[in-house]
Amino acid sequence: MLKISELAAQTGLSAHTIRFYEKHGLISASERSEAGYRYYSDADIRRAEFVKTARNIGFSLDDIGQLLSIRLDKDSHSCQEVTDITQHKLDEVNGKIAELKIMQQTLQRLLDSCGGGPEDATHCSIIEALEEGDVASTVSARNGGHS
Amino acid sequence: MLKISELAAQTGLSAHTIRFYEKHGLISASERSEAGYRYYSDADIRRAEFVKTARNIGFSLDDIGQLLSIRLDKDSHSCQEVTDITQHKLDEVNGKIAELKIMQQTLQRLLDSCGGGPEDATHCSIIEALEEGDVASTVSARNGGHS
DNA sequence: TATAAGCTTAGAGTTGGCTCTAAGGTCAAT
DNA sequence: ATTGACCTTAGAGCCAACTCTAAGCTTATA
Repeated sequence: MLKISELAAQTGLSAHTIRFYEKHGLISASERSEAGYRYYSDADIRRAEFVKTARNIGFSLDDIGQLLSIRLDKDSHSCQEVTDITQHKLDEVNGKIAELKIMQQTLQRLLDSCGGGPEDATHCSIIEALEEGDVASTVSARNGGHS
Repeated sequence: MLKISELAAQTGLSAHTIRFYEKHGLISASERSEAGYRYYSDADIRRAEFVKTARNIGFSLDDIGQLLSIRLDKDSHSCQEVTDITQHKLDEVNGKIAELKIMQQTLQRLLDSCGGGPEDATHCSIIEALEEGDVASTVSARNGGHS
């Protein structure tokens, strides 16, 4: 049985974050001392590490919630539910990469067009491009936003 | 002279967003009617379009503030200041792309390992990988976070 | 026994960029 | 003169995932 700070040390999550995850149903302490101190069992620890791993990969807390409930009752969930969550996340990641690549290209093009020397910005081609608005490929962004 | 809704129509920004940008010093109306209505001159419109263009590329509002002050007084700013801002943004974008590519690879590897069929999740290799924690390449993320 | 480290809670604050609301004033058209 | 569309403001709310604070209790060590 670990205390919260010990679980924090093991998982690399902060005690604050562990409590935060508990509030969101991701992690819980299967026991409490009389004084209310959280005590984490081996199963709790494994769950916390699952959460940490999933978080590292980039799953949202919401995704992780779903993955955890599948993990808790594997028999009544299909493999496909898991791949759906994963595929959905992959799509999201691919979408973001695509957006960022457009930004990358635009920024690189701007930099290529401009020496960046110590001369004043009167004829700076970057400023000019921004003024002309001719920076081409605007981010298509189905979600409208820049992360 | 355009009213705010007209500027909104021209730029594709909402009137709310234009006021928000004004509050943050990016856009302003060089005139106001007696009743306080904003009226935008040609110069104001060009400035608003500059902001919109820079925003589309992915510059933060803070970056745009800097770019605008360079634009306002080109003589006393060097070209290099502009490339510095641009390069910094490019570095940031490249960093995010690198993070996302790691996620992408991990997610793809997970998907490849799992058929995703209708069978139950008892032996789901994705869940197993998350339980083992052996998902390899954790995002290095200098900033610690996923966008 | 006293002190410090560690635990508890509810709830507020952070980030960035909006987005919206409420309550009211203005203006153009009928 | 009245309707309805538009404008004004300050300020609240939203998103995700933390991060921190305050005030108070507990536990381990000296």
